[in-house]
Amino acid sequence: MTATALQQPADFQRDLLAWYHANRRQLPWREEPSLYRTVVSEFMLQQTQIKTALPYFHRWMEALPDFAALAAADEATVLKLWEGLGYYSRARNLQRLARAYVALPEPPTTPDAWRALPGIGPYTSAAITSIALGYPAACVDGNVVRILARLTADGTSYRDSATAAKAYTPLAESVLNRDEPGDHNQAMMELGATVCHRRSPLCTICPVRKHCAACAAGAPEEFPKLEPKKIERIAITRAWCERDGALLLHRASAKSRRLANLHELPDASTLGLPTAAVVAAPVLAVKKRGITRYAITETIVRLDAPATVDANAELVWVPRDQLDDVTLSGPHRKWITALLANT
DNA sequence: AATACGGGGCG
DNA sequence: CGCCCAGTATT
Repeated sequence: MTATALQQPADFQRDLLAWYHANRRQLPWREEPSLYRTVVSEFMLQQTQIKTALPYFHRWMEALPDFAALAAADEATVLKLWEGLGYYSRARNLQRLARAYVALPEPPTTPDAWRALPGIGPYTSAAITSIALGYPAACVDGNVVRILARLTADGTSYRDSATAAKAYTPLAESVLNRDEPGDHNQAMMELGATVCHRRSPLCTICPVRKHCAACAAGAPEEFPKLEPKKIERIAITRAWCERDGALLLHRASAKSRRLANLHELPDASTLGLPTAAVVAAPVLAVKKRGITRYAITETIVRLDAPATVDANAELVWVPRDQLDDVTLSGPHRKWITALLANT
């Protein structure tokens, strides 16, 4: 069984938009909109909730107010502004986008043209062109999938969110209000974020309840059906090495697939020490974190760095009083700060 | 500790 | 299409 069209799309659009106009949250990129602010906000809101992104957005706009400033900035400045938001390739892609954008003869106007820029996929191209340019493209993010699955009580099981988004795109396009695509898209996502929650949705106050098959059936939480993702457990031993008031950090190369140009405590297994020395090292902390499909346990141990680390270009000694100048992953920033305060 | 939220890149 | 990116906040 697959999702079917809505019975009264025009009524749905009207009810949704009326609710949005009365209930939209005041957000900086809505109150003072621009193409650049839309682009930056959409990058920050990939994988990140609004509340988390807000302080970063303000700081970013102050430092890099337009495409030209972003294009001209040092990558280190960009990463530092992003520190703590995670998924750092977003920041690198955003700057790559700015550099490509300022080199264009004129701004792209269609989703396909935006899609060709770094960091822009189906969702973000629709968001930018509809919100900033009034182009009639439907956004399909997790919120929209959830709403559409419930409206149609679509019991199809999808293997992951990307597959579901693709499957719902035709329906999303058919429901789109082509006169006000930006507000329509924002209304869908706003409804998903504030009313049509994954768990315990607020059906009693839902403006489109009368269009919703899942609500009528009394089982909104059953939709959408997504297969549970399997989590892999990983254990890493991290080395805490100090020498002459400096801390040893691993700086991933610019080409690294993850954490490019970011710093973390080194993986102890890369220091060339005998396994026995690592195993016997005093444990300073045991930390757990989750990321995408991994559950990672990181054990931080105190070690004496061998002289060979000085020949490794990715290992750098950072004086304690200069740690604020480098960009660390969010968790490592927190752990290092705490461990330094402890000693 | 468990739950909730969540797009794009790349081969 | 399948796998990977190396997360924050709340309860």
